[in-house]
Amino acid sequence: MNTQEFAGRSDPSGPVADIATVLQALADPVRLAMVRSLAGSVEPICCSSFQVPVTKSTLSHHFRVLRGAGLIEQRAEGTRKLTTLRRAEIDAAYPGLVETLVRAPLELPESLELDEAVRESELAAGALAG
Amino acid sequence: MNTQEFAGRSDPSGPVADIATVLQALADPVRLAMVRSLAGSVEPICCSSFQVPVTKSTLSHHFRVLRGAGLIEQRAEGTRKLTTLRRAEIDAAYPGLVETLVRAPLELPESLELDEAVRESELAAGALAG
DNA sequence: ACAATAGTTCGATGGCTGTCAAACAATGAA
DNA sequence: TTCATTGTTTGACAGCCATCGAACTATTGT
Repeated sequence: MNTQEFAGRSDPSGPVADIATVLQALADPVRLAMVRSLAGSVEPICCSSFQVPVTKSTLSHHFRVLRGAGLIEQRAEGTRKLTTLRRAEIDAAYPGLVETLVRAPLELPESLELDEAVRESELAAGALAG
Repeated sequence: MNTQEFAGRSDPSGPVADIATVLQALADPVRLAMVRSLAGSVEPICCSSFQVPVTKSTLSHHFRVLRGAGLIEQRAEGTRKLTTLRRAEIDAAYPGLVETLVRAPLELPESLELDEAVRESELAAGALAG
């Protein structure tokens, strides 16, 4: 469970990790916000569209952790890298988990706000769910 | 989210904490095993019956974190302290979460098995005694 | 009263990890 | 080619936190 050194896997096509690894990946506020944002939009999200208050290197680190837990997939498109939540695989491994994360009211610790598009999609998802 | 210093609350009668705090509380392998064990038995569990490979002070620390997240309740009975999972409250706040934790197959990092640890220690004790 | 049991609290500590800046790699545009 | 954009990697660092031992409190039993 070392997120600093190469955490197990770089290929995201494998299975979702064990529950302990998944929980640890979700335990960070920034990563939780990223996952919630990914779950809110069906379209893959570009890396730089995450409006989290961290540098790109830190963001890359968080992506690696999420990838290592088998929670996301990334596909290069030009210089960009589109990220998608592996919703089907996660739901198959841990039914209802993503749903719980999305539905949970979340107070952001450090104005961990996302951009307006993401917020709108979250609102849309909430409207659909509600 | 500081688990070292006094983490918010000592009274466990309040609501379950926000999802970020809950996830961080569950992210530790020892605490996850404790919660899974608590979820497995309807009866409250005595503190010393957790066969996790940590000292009692560390165990006390983990109980405080779980209490701070609103996941457990503790009630003194003589010198003992019985611990119960706040299953109803957790289910109300995050439906299906405990179910996910219980159902998830868990590989233990350091033979962190509860019932098996008991069996193994008994076997070891028997082997030593016999 | 005395000892034993059950937990808590307090310091200290080592390892983990989230964070950043800088350097690097890859791709697309001028 | 040259520059701009995007993201990764590396090294360093600070803070958090799981862990322990020791001292302490509280309750029960002898």
